[in-house]
Amino acid sequence: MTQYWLMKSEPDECSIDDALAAPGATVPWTGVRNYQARNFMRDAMQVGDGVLFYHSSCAEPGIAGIARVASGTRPDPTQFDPASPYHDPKSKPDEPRWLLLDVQALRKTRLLGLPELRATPALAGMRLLQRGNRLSVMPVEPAHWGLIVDGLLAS
DNA sequence: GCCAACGTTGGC
DNA sequence: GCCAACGTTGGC
Repeated sequence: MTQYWLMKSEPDECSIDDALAAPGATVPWTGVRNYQARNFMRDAMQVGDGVLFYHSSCAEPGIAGIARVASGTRPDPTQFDPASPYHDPKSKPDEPRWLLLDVQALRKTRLLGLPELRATPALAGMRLLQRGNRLSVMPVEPAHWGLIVDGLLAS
């Protein structure tokens, strides 16, 4: 069964355009440093799952594209790189704490911003819209996926 | 195991 | 830059 996810990326670091321009339109989803988000990647996400590509911490936060999970997890190399902002000195190479997986961008969409998402009553239950939400990787209910991808973002 | 202090996220 | 919300750390 295909599942659906939302993954946040700061467009300054990797925008949907950056992802589409990468070889194979595929990027390693580096920098996840939250256990719940890591566990979703490790325990639940499957190759082929749908991904809403979300731009966060920017002028216009919102859904910017559609992607898919393109690999299983492997250790995130940035955790061992002292020069990386994602360096984790407590993580040991023989027992990596942080994982990543590959994400393949499929298409850019119009920017579906937070105000519009919030103005859509059927999406009120989305985890993204719950107050205090800080997860960078989170599940999306199939009904919400359908409403967004086949509804709001359908051309 | 509790919980205060601290750090981070992320919208505004 | 502000600040609410939340996660993590570490002393006890």
